[in-house]
Amino acid sequence: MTQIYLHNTLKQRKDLFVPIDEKNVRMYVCGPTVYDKAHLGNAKTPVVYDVLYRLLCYVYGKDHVTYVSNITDVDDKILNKHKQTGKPIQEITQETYNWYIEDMAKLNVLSPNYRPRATEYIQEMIELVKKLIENGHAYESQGQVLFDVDSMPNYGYLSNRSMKEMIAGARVEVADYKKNPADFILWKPSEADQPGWDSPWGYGRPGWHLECSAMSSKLLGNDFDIHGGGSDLIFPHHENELAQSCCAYPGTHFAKYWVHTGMLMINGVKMSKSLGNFYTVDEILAKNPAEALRLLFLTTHYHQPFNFTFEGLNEAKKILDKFYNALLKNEDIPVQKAEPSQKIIEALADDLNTPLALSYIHEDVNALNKAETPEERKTLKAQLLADAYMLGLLYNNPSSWFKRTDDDSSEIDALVQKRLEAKKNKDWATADAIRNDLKEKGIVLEDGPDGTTWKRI
RNA sequence: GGCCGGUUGGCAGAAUGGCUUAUGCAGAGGACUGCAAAUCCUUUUAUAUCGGUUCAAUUCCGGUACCGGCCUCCA
Repeated sequence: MTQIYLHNTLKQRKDLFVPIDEKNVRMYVCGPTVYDKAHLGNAKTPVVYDVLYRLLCYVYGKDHVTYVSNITDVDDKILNKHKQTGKPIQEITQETYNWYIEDMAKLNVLSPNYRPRATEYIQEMIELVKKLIENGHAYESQGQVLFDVDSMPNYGYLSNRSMKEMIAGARVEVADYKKNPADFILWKPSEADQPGWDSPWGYGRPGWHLECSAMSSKLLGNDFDIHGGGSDLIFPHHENELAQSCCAYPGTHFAKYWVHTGMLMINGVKMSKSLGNFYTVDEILAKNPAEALRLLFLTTHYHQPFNFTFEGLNEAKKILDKFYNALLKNEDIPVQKAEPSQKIIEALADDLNTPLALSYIHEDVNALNKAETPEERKTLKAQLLADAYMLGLLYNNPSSWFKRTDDDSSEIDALVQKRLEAKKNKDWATADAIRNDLKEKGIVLEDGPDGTTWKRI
């Protein structure tokens, strides 16, 4: 069986992945808060875990992997959106959820086994808080329930920070209802016009971290294999999830492997609305193929910061043009089932080395382009597609890759026909004029042994 | 201030204690083509800096500089 290595934040190094139960490999990845359209960073993380999910399915079998990615649909950001727009909360969350699912589909992200919503697990969260109070890890103060960090001697071990440092940071919210400034909210009261649920502590709503503890426990158990998310979540979100879960269920360890993806930057700086370099997935995909964005995400190792540039996106598109050219030339060859090559698997098993894996896809494409016999083509095409599947690439139809839905084929075909006439008469001036006119419209003509074909580049 | 990560050719981006250090884009030359495009062949260019360990370091260790992230909501 393939040995998978993953960078484990708990150990701050690469770690051999040994599932708790290889018949039931379990992964939980923090999903979006549904208050606004997904931005590029929101898309990069699920693409990365999609590759990991594909790898786990390959190694352990699809039926032996459970992948959970949550939807946060109760949060103050949603509340703020409601205040700003006047739109009902339900509408905001549902609409944003739908956009997110559309984006994920375009990026060829496989559906997780579960996409639980926080609001569907309120009872579980209340139970969790009760347990924490019972176990002496939480206390009520001025209508809120807080986690008592002093009750957990090793609090801070995931993010590798000590209480001293956190207080020295002096940016921790100091509030008189907290015993320790680092204590965080488990449950807080809601106004009558705010979303809330009845609880032993009155009408209120959960703190941010609670849902992941409750949902992962319910869907995956108290101990599971992989917990993922962006590296910005390590503290405080994941640290606090870990604290809640371990303290609520003594003797359990929560996630065994913590995997974090590097942040996305735009032209070398952090993406932020105030800097004006903020891009939603939606607006990028309006003008660029989703597959190019997906490929671009995979050109950098997931653990590194990822620098988004439009040059990079164009380069990704050109690479796909090359890949689809090879497939287009072999469109008549029937698709054969094949296993992914060992080197692709090895690259991915080594802490998801997608850049190295991509270099093997290039090798596959080069080999296919050089293939001479139909048998060779058949084998190499199958190999390419099987390898690309592991990265979730080459899922488009090769001929539609080079066309646009609004292209008027008959008009272009007529021009091609006209040019063929000119060529027959050796009227090169007319022939070239037609070629150049089309080129200006982004259409490239290719003269081959079987006639002329056109592509949109 | 604390904690983390990074610095590889014109650009993107892997890998590695020694051997010809990937892969892609761009550039150069060639084949093919009426000309192109696509494809194929050939090819130029790199390991921030200073020390240490070592027979040997881009790779290991330490210092310095610079960049980024987190410490507050964030994928």
